[in-house]
Amino acid sequence: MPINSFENYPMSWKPDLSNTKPPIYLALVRQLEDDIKAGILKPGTKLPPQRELADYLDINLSTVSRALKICEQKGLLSASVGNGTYISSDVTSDKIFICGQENPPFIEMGGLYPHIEANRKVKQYAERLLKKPDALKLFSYAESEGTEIQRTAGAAWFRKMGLHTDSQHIILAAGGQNALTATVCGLLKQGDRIGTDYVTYPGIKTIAQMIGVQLVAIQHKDFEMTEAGIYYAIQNENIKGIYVIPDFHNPTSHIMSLETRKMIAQIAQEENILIIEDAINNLLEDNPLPPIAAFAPEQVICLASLSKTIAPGLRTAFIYVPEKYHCDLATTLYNMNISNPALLSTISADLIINGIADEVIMERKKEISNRNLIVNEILNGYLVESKLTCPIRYLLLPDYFTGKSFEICALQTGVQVFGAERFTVGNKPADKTARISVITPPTINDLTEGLQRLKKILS
Amino acid sequence: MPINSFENYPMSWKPDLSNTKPPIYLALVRQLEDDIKAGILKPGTKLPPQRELADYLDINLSTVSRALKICEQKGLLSASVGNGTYISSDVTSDKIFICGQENPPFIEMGGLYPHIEANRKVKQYAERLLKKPDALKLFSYAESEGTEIQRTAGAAWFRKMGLHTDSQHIILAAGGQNALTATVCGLLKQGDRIGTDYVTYPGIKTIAQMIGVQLVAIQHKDFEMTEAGIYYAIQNENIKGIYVIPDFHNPTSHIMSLETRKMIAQIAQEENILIIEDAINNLLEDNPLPPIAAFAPEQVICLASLSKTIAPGLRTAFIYVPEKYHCDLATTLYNMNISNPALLSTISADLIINGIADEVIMERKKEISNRNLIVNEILNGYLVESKLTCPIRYLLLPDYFTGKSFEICALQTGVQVFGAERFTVGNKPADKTARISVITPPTINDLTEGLQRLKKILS
DNA sequence: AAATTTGTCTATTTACATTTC
DNA sequence: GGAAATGTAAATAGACAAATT
Repeated sequence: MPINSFENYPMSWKPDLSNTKPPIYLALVRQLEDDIKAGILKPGTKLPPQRELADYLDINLSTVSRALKICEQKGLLSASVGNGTYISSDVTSDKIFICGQENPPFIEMGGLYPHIEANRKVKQYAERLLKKPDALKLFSYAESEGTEIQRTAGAAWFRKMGLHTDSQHIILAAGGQNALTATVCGLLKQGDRIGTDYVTYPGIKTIAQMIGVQLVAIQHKDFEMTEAGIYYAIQNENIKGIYVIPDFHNPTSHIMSLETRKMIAQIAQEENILIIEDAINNLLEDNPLPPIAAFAPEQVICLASLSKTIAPGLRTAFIYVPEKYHCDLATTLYNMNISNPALLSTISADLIINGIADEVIMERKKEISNRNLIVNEILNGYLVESKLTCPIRYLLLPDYFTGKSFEICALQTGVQVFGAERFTVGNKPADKTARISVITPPTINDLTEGLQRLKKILS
Repeated sequence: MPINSFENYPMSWKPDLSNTKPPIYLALVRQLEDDIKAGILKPGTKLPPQRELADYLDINLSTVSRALKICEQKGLLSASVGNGTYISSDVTSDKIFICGQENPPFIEMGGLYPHIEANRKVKQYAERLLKKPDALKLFSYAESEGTEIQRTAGAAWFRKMGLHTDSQHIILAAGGQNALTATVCGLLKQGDRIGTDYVTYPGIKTIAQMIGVQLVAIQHKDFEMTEAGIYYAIQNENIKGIYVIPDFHNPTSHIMSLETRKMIAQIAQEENILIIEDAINNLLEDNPLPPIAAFAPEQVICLASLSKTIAPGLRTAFIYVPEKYHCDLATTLYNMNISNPALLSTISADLIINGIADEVIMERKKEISNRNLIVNEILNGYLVESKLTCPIRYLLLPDYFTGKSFEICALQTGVQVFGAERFTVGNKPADKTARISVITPPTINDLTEGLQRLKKILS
């Protein structure tokens, strides 16, 4: 029994281990999970210091520490020395975004599903390709990293973005998320930490959680990571790398400045840390800035998916990978996929080589621009400013909304949007913001209707 | 300093930590890795007891234990109570099989790449499909788990195998390896153990290693796991599941008996362990036995890839998944792939529904049978017996060969085969055997030539 | 600026269970 | 069948370093 009675202390969490079976540390983990599920522990709650918990439970400090470490790896909390332990701010938000559901019972402006009409040229090329004499091999195994021709097309794709490289540095993957998963699984291990923006693409969160990698929110200013923040995370949080989305950041729609790109490249080189650069939206910009990889080609893994620019159904992503990471990444992709679909890789590469890809991008940009004009008109005053070709927009909500409450409210009126809670990293309370997809509603009418419903809630 | 001098003791490993920097446990891990790489520690070597090492190094037992545990998770060794610690038997063998290399400089009989001519009907159907009015959506995102129609086709596929189920229990994946990776990543965690045959599909080894799952070789008799062996592994090795390949086992070509299938099903139910059943070859058999899943539908995840039966380029696998594992598996697949390629999933499902799949299987079986007649004739006396439709054959080598030495020797004469070392699990010395692929040589001539070269080495 | 708070990490102690002899 | 050998696992101790006050 503890010597002091804690009954009158104001402890934010009083786990009860009396009816649990050993080992103690696992019982404590279970208790924490249950209390989060039961709503007893809320996002952002500061837990008592580990020593205090140990004292209260009459167990050793290290036992508490061990339990909390496991919870941290599960993404339930984040802890830092001197500062304390806090429940993660996204523990109560959904992490799966149903994909491509047909005929949803609402106007979908949550998930990002590009406009179907722009697939036409891709389809037409597929038909031509199948008529070629050696088409049979399109249904056999493909080379695991992609053929020389496909990797050369990938290099050309990166060249459009401003990254000059060659086929040796390119690997194909089955889509952007597949590429990201392979990168994280192949180059990081359980317990490693990587820095991210304080709101970021949820896909990186689910992957990190899956393999026990911690995400650390890096200090930011005006939607960009600060130099001091990055140095801090390197020195004090021991991060192995940084995940960034420089172009049309998800969810904020921000485009990272050239200075910050160079700054991150510089630090990456000096400190030898890995940059995972998600350049999925780069070519949707009119005059895209070069990716960070262009300034630190030895440190940056740069991911370029064709899903948002050409067609999602191609399931093709090109990965720019520096020599030193090549083997690990290729091995991991081999383990996950064996190979990419030859048919789709071939279509993707050919479209780039024969110039059709450029035409498709042009069409997509045109369509998105038209839509953004409408968005700007209807939601004027609630939007984070953005270029016209940005596929998402970021809403700044009135004070009395949280992202989550707005999301619920919007769904009541038949519009799906995603509140900031889905994107948060770490334990700071989420911003009062929400992301809307400009590209997803099938028709302009659907888009307009959706926007007007949102407007009604807002004003 | 240790009190006793060990200089005269016959210790099989004398790590030297004098020039290493702390932490001790990591230094010891590094030393072991280096000594394996340098050839100082050979596969199968028994290390000194942990207590002896601790004494010799003058460190605590737990420190040694911690270091060796890490090495075990890396797949470098395996340890068991009372028995000791042994270097894994496959530490020096290659784990990546280059895939679909064009024009290899040898006759490829290592990797399994199905015959290209049988892709014709698949290609023809793809052309028809693209002409349909709603073909544009084949290039958009697909539903993550597959559409209702696709999952129904999956259920029909399993029905052919003798497993009666419905679309609710089916999930699509991007090929067999993708399905296996998702299963292991989604349902197991670092440190978990699963049982396998003492030689098995190398894909499970690389995945297990990637996420730190241990493989435990289960006692066998006549190419099948024994009941006692499974119980032993459950009770003493604490395995969470078993990975099996009942049909045309890889690499032994063995077909598991009906009794053993039922026995495994029974144990799985009684002991509540997970069975991962790789049914990739089931429909290549003439009268296939039902999969284990048919006898324990709540315990078995059954994987059915179309790669070997229809066409590898479809990158389609169907997963039969019991209710209780459905959510975890679906989430993991979503994390890895977002969705499967709509075009390929649709082709796969349609081929099954319209019966073309059956025709393709028939063609493939015919081709394999023709080839096996030739194999039987040329390598008579060195083969493990097998049904004529088996895509691989297992060679029993003369005593003076190891699998690895035969592999090297074969490559010298221009034939790639895979020695048993690539398939071994655990620390027992590998059998003197090798696997050859019947299906890979592009023409009958290539096959004959390859077989004759092997024959020459053997006799 | 120094003292205190707080989480992290390695190594150690101790108990235990199985296998081998 | 009992004793010795051997690996496993939880809990604890202690030193450390960063952050806060």
